[in-house]
Amino acid sequence: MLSRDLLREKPEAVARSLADRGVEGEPVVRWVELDEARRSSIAEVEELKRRRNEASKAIGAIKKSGGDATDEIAEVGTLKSRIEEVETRRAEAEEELEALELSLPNLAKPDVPVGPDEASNRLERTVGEPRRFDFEPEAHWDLGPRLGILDFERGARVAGARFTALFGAGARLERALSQFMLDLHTTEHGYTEVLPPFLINADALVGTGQLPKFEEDLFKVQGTGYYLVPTAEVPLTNLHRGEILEEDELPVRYTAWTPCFRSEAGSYGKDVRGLIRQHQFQKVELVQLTTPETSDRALAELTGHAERVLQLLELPYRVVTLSTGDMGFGAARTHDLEVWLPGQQAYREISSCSDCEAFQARRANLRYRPADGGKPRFVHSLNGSGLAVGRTLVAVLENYQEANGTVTVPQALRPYMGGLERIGG
RNA sequence: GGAGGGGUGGCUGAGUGGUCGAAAGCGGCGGUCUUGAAAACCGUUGAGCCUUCGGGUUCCAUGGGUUCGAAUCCCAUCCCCUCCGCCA
Repeated sequence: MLSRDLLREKPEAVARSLADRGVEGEPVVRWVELDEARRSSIAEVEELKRRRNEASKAIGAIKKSGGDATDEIAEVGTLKSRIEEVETRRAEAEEELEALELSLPNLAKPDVPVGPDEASNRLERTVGEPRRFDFEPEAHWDLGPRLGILDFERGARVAGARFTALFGAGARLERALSQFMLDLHTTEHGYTEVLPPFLINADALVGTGQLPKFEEDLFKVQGTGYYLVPTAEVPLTNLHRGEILEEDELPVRYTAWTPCFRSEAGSYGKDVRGLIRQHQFQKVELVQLTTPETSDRALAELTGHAERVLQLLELPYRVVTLSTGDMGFGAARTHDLEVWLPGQQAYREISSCSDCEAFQARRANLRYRPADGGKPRFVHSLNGSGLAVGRTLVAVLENYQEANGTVTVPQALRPYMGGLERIGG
């Protein structure tokens, strides 16, 4: 949700900023109309309520002294019907206003590149050199099945398209990566490990912005109000929903390993081969709650925490800042990490790190009390993948493959693989 | 699944129809005392919304209802706890 104060004070600026994000029409104009309708009906209904409360008090006093309050009771009756009438108008304006507010994306920070899609993303830095192969590197969808560690056909048999089964060293590698990432973030980056529910309710999804707009991207459990978690960002960010934290509790830093479930509606024909785009994948997520003053720095740090994983695995990658047209709904600034995949001769997204400022905090009513004891303020929330485990597994397989068809286990992972140095062969 | 109990402010916990946004304690903040701190004592301390900035209004799990008037009575829903059954 955007700040109401900002919408009232600078509606034109908000409209321009939303246009950068591809929001069509005149939602801000409509917002201003609804806000005015809402406020005038509130003023009216509150004045009527004031008179009603006064009359009720008078009735109490009259009855206490044994008098006759017939006239006053009649007056309250009249006021009540008028209150009901105006209250209906207020509720209608409020409902449309809230629906509108929940549908508007966050505004991009001023330095975010403006553009319609990923072509406008800004390259920040490239880290590590893609390795030169003296043979034709295989894509993981060939390499994995050949080594018997990835099985797309059997995954499809028990579930369907976009599901995969991992066997032996493949399953172990997935687990090793997860453990490695969690250990890194908890012991070196100051995150508290959380194991959150994998089924979550609609309120949580509204809090982080997946609902009400992106319901079709989610799996919903039939006959219940639950959804399969699409990213640990949702449960982690919502853990403190509705709370007022103390400033000295900030920053809150949580990391969690969870499976992530996505319907991938609308991505027909995209990344149909391999592990890149699955209905279920595992991810280690990083979430921070900070003061407004520190979220910029926190995003840089959080991005660095995710990068550290790639550095320790010695995988080449680059960092891009997403353009206004490519950013997610709730983000004010997003850095994507893209890892080099030799099998595809391309950099592919492996982490997305975002500062949502107060956008999610407003939705989730997530505040903190300043140390000086002042009024509660909304926190800033940040999240990032640290990293998508399945895609990291792909990157390891493709970057560490050898001419003899085997895969070298990266040094950093060997303690988690029982000392295994090589997969296959 | 069956039976029962309960959801009140940052926390504990009173309050069963009117002046209750709500006792008391703890915690927080300010002060007295002290070289300093602790203790003690005094004062203060919820959040949202509207505002002509005087004030008004709403909130005691959530949503309805009864009543001139609801934290308090009724209904539904959600959540938590205890016991029984089942179960990893």
